[in-house]
Amino acid sequence: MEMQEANQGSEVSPNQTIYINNLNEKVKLDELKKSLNAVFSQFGKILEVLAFKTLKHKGQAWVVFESAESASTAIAKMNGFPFYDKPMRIQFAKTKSDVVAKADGTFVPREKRKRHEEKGGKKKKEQHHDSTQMGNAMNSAYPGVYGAAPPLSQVPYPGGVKPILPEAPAPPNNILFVQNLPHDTTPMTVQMLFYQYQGFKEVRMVEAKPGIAFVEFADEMQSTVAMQGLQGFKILQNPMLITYAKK
DNA sequence: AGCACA
Repeated sequence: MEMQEANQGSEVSPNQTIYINNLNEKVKLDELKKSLNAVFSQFGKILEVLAFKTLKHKGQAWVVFESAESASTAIAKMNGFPFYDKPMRIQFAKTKSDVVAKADGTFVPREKRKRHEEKGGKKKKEQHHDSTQMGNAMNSAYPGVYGAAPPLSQVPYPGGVKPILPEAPAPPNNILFVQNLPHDTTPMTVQMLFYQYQGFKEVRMVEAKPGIAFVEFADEMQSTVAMQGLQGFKILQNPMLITYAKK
């Protein structure tokens, strides 16, 4: 008799959605989704990122890609990668995501679970959607910013690229200055990109100054290698601009 | 550990 029971149980066919668990449950949902979105968008267009705070679904998330190829690349590249101090565990999702089914035409609305009765009376305005819909960002005139685009009159530099003030560039050193990040980029996202380079020490960001980050390396040789490797790398369509930090 | 679609 041969060994014919292949992988017991863990048989899930490749599809557009990845299921991630072992996520750090202390991270706020909103930040988590933004980080996931930014980190995984390098593998292809993302249709939706879903995560829930209920007990049964804490520490887990679904990232729906436009293509199954993106999903498998994401698994190959990111499974086990440290994310908020815990290695992500990534698989294909077991069932088709609603966004996908809707695009398919195969979507059948499931019956509403009557478990949670809504609080009557107060209808709160759904001003902020909880689920990160990438369609919005992609169609936005303001890449990298979720939700509705601000009126054009308020957008000083469509495309999000800030002008670089003409000043003497800082001489090479061990700290990098990263600009043109989408405004809601999290330190974790930046860390994930620089982590792979030898000598990486830390990322520093200031909430009051969105769009920039400082990335410290042990020495200037190492920061230079990272700079060359990641110069222009796109996070949500924004190419990173990396220079040496002024000290 | 836990596979949903606020």
